[in-house]
Amino acid sequence: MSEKTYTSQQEQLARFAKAMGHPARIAILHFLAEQQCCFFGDIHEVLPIAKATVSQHLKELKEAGLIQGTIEPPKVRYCINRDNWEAARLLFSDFYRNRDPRKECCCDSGSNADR
Amino acid sequence: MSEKTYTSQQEQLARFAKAMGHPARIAILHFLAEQQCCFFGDIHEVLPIAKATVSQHLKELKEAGLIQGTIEPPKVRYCINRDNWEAARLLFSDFYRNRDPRKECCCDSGSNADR
DNA sequence: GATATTATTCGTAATTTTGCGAACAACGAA
DNA sequence: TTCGTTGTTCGCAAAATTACGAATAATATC
Repeated sequence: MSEKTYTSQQEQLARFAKAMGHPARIAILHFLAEQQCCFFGDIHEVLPIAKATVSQHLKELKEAGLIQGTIEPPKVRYCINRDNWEAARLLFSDFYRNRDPRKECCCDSGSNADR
Repeated sequence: MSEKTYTSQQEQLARFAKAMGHPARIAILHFLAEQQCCFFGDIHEVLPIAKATVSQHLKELKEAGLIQGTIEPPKVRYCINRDNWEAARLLFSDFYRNRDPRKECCCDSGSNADR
């Protein structure tokens, strides 16, 4: 409590979320999750951005651990990183897990403001 | 297919994810989800950042729709926006829904590269 | 009215993100 | 070797993000 820092779980969740924080990257992940996997060109073909930009987004997704790429000359095959995908799935589902449902969010019993 | 744009679902998911893309904001959401709701000061007290920065993060979360704030002079009470929280939960759980589990990610049957 | 409390807004700075075209690298084929 | 194909990297610009202290607003209390 006196430390005031973030837990590594929070950091990890934020990292995954940040990687997902752009429509192009969501579209890429979507596409990959459906296709099992595919080549760079297939991904580029589906997106409204230049290939340099696609490459950058792929790099970020790779660094976040959500995807992986293997060179298959002259192409590069990308696919979901299943392990980290599962890890992300767990973190998100845990995060959004339904809390105890005393529905009334706030402003009903004004007694939990004890600092 | 010739349009090459993002679906509104993809945009919405990216918006939620982006809002979650910082440890401080994850921590805020975490805190709010546990407390039902609480005051600005309570949130600030828990985070390792200046109040101006906390305010900024809260603003972003509000703009993403994940939280809401009500003024209760001289304080401001924040809480989760249940509706959008549920919407986000659904989007994320749908996104990470387990796909049909032909485990072998790629590189096994090299025939889906038909562009 | 003056004062204290609470939170937002302003102004600023440093860093990161997003995007593109051009140049480059790596490889197979002619 | 020379080409053509495929992706990545480089260099750059514009915009957004992150962070802070100081100033401000809004309200309750003295």
